[in-house]
Amino acid sequence: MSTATVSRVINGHGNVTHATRTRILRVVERMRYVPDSAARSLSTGLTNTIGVLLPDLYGEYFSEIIRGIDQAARRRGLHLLLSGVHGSAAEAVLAIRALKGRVDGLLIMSPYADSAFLADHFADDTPAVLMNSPVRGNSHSSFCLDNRGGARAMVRHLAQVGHRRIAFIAGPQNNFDATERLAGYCEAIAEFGPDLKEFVLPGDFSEESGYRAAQRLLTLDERPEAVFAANDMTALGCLHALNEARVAVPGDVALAGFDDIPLARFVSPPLTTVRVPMAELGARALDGIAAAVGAPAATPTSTQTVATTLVIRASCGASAQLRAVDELTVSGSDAAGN
Amino acid sequence: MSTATVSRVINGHGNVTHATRTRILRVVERMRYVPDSAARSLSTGLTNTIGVLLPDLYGEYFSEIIRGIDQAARRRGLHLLLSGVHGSAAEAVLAIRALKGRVDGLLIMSPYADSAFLADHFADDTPAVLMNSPVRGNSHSSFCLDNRGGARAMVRHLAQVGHRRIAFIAGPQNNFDATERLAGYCEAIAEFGPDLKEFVLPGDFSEESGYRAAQRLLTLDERPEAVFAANDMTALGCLHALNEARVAVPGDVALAGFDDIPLARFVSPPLTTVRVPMAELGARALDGIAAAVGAPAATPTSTQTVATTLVIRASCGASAQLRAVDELTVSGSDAAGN
DNA sequence: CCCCCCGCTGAAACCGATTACACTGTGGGT
DNA sequence: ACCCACAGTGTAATCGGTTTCAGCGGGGGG
Repeated sequence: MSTATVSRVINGHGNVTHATRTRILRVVERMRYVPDSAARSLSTGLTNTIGVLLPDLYGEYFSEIIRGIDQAARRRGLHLLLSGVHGSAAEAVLAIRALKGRVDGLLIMSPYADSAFLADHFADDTPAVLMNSPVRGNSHSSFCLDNRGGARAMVRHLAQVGHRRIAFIAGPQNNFDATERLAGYCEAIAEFGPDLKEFVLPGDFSEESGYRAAQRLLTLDERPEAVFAANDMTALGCLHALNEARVAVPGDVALAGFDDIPLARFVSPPLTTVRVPMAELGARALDGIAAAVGAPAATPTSTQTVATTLVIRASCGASAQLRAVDELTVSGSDAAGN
Repeated sequence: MSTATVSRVINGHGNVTHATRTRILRVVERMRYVPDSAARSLSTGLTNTIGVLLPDLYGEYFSEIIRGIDQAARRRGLHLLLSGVHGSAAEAVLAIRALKGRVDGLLIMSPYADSAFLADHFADDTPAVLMNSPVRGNSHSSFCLDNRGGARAMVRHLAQVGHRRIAFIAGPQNNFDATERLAGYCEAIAEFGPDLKEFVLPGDFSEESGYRAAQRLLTLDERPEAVFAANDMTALGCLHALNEARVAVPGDVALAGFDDIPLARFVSPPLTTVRVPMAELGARALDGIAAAVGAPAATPTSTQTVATTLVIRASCGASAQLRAVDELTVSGSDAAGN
């Protein structure tokens, strides 16, 4: 048997007698022959692998993205080459370079890697799709969470419940999610005209920063009626400080977060927040890059948005009727500890 | 310039004039030349990639493993090919086969993939290291959490605090962590002679199963003084049920979990538990496979144990003195195996 | 002055697959 | 009976690197 015939059998290209096919398959089985992917990649130019670049691999947020990507990839028979890029833009360039010949396409989430950046550094033919990244330049498709819409919805909800002085604890300044959430907050405040006023405190997504922001709020003459934190961990830090100061939530101050981390429904009071479907974002982004790999030219670049959902629990002071009934809460005597 | 010289420059093999080297480097820079990894792999037989097979990619547990693996891999300049294997042993075989030629080594965590299984299905020369898997056969190294030691330490602690009737809520029967934890519980109970008695309730690591187990405990004539759940989520379900029944924790019943998930310190009372250093497990396993890849023959197969740590908080009823301001941690592991 | 050795470079084999193309043999049409 | 079309198989080029080995030129020692 020649290598050509074996190759045809293995790849199911026709023109092989049934007899020889079975004979070859039997030998393949007996020898435990497995074709070498590297050689196959070299000759076909296909790797059936998607490179995934994330700024970090830690925590619920990325774990969920990876899960979504993995499920979608498995559905398509694609492999995943995973890489965390913690450092600078230079490191990102190196990381992407190192993937040349290893992957058919790239799924990128990084503060540095906007479309213009990619176009600058890679005359490459490797298609790429961005996740949750600023869109500058239009040579790449991108999928983003609707952070802005979610933040707007939250502010509208807080206003509807009756709160007027709504403060916002921001996230890190160079973080895309954080700036979008801030923008959404500002837009919604503006919608209400002179009735509502912006009030933004600095933060960095950490529990610690929420704690400090709350302490600062408590020193103000005119306390806000509601505090909207850029993410749940910040909101929890905030809650901790308010509990320590014996300020009732939501009695004295309403509180809201963003992300709907598992902790959110466990604290007391359960936290009103915005759910971000990270797994869906990952899955849709992978579908996007798979499509681009399949038909490089035919795929127009686009920016798609993944919807977020308002999750109303007790911490915002909405009446009980408004709140979902299926949320599990753990009754606790006092504050959640640190 | 010939391809040979370019290759020597890029790989830093000596014997190239400084003049030609700089000339080549300049051209490389200008053309944005990046060597094709597939071709390089084919000719060198090295991919600089480790395949990682996990039973699932969801949640804190795996997210931490991946983080540890990634950090260690980055340190060594290795890439990660990630794959979730949800299904049967057959699926695992397919997944491993598909990695032939793509990876230099395998990092495997799967209930099916013990060493004997691997030896059966792969006459392969690809080295592999197992994580948290039953060790049958000795052709592969493996790294395991000291689940057993952690469980023993917890039971000893509960006994030391004064509890005598200590119940255990088990995990899924086919889960390696779960069976090890159960074994540790039983061993520790046996240590205390007739003083303590085993009492095991079924569970499956879910919050729900903890809730049901607690409800069942409450119907007993002689309630346990302490409940040790096979993981934290189960303990939380348990706590929920106890709260509903107005049973004080730790006043009426002490409670302990396993894993030290982030939630554990947020609930009320904060949960006494066993911390499992998943990231460290991942990192050490990657170091192990990297060593095996580097020196295939020289690496003896071994089974190493990663220590777990007792984290004493309020839910177990330990006196305040025993607990630190933040939290007291006690080493809960025996020496690493051979 | 000749020769040898050594340092640098290039030509070509090789890794293990895919695939275009050549070849062989059979059956059917005229 | 002859030829052609076509299905089945094999040969060899190719992918893009690495690496062995040969060639070439220059400098130093005899």
